Amino acid sequence: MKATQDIITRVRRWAEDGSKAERRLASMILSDLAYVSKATIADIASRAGVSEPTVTRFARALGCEGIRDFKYHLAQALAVGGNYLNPAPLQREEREERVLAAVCGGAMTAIERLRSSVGMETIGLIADHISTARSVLSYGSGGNSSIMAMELHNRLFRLGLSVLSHSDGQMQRMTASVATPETVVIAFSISGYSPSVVDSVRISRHYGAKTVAVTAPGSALAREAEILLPFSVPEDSNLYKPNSARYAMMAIVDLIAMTTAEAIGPSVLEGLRRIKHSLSAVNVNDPRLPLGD
Amino acid sequence: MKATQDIITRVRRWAEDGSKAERRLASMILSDLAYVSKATIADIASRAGVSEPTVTRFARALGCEGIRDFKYHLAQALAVGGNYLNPAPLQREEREERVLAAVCGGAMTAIERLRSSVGMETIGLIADHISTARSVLSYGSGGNSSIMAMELHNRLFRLGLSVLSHSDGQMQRMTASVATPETVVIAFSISGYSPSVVDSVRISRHYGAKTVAVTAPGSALAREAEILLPFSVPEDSNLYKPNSARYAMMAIVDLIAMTTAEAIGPSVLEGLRRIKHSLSAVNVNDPRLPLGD
DNA sequence: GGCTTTTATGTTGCTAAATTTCATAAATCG
DNA sequence: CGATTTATGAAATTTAGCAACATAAAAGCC
Repeated sequence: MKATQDIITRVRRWAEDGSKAERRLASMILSDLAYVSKATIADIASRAGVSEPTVTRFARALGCEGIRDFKYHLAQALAVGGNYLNPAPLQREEREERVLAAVCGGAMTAIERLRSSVGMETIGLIADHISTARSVLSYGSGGNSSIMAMELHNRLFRLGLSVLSHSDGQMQRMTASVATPETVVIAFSISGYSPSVVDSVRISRHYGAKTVAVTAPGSALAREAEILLPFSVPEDSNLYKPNSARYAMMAIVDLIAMTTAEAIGPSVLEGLRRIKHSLSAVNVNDPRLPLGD
Repeated sequence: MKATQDIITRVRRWAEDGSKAERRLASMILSDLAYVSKATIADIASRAGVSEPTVTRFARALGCEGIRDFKYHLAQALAVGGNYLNPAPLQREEREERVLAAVCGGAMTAIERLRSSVGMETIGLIADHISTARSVLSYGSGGNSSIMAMELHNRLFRLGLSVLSHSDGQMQRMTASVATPETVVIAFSISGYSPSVVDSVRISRHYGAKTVAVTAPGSALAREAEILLPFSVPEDSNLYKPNSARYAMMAIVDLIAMTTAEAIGPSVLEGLRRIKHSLSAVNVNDPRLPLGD
């Protein structure tokens, strides 16, 4: 099944565009994905108040072979998507629904757009560099980008890599000055004009480091770095509205980290296991707790 | 289904310890997980050279409810571990596709599930407290939670609020000690047992602060805080798996920030405008650029 | 507005899939 | 070496999913 879009996205689209029965069905599915992924067609149908063939047809319309195939894909989505909240679903006021739609809808759109536009070759290239580097420097400044730089740090050091992240401009410049050809520098900036980050990339490149920028194409930072992962934020003038670009950027970090993990190979598992082990001494002694809290 | 181990491991064990037919079946399953996860019981049985009831019994012996449940778990394992479980290493392109699907699909699903199950009353309550507080303290420790604490800080201070975030345990305890009834403390912890965070919540509550925890229900932190936004990460023994919980947590932060902004009202715009203004001197002078890079 | 055509949805009955029951073969044990 | 347990399969039963057909609603059209 060559899916251009994520299952959830497709269901969501039907929840808005579909016909009456389809909308009922789609929103019922979205409201309890876990249930649907295990229930029988009859249960699903009755719970959504539609007939069984409608359910089958719906699954087909989504590009699946039938209800079984649909549930298969749903199960896979859930495996990664996880279930983090206890069900507390009661119907909501319109105002709450609006906020939810703005935040979640924005986040989903951002990720979906990233998915369809990100260049995985570039990611692969970056991962190759990282996995063979002696050290990695991760730079960002300003709220969002600095957090992303930390996030990358957080993800990479678990792979046993030597990583540093800095949001302080002086620290960026200082660490960039001692870069070597075996250093990989990764710079995050939404605008692409954060002076310290641009400088640090220039400096480190001067000393032979591999430089990567996740930033707006055409910006100063984009011009300075060797590898560019273009990241542009569509303007939205609503100041209240959260900037959902961060979700896309986090997904980029995830992609880089995961691809790097695969590039390194199974040996990373040992490092992960050790971290997990060390944490279990601090926290309650439960080996299942997530890495790094 | 109480699974202490992941499905694949359990199958492996049966491939060694089981009886003759079970060994045949188990090793056939391991040799082609993808096939088994979609095939019918009849196909599986004939391909392994055993009878259909044997297959059902096998699934039960593994702790599943039946062949359907077994295939469900297999699908989930494949969604995540597909890359290294595959006997034949995948082509580069296909591997990239998988990573992309895992990261983006996981993120989408996590956000969708949050959307359908988050308790907006609690969010509203938290926002009310924040919007009327004199100061807000945001605590987290360990990679993920500390980043979320910072993220909240980053989002709230733009609303003109007095916020601090700390991931350093000593700073957490120190700042908690000077909390007042007009302080709101927000603590992030996935496990709910990060000692400094738990302590700080207890200390600040002792001084009359309003305390909020975004953490696993039932944990030490959950018991300590007045308001609990339950957030639990399901156990999964798969270390390669990208952790999409962060997307859900980030969405929670977004929801809190946005609801708070609405609770405060239009006066926040002035603060936003000023920040934007101050940035435009540093960055390129483009008013459309996102706040804070 | 009333007619036809199209589209959406539901009802019925059939087919295939999974599971239980029961029978038989193999292994284990005294 | 028979008795008893355990492992496995065949047949019957139950259940799930689906296709074909039927009906209702909607959209055109005169």
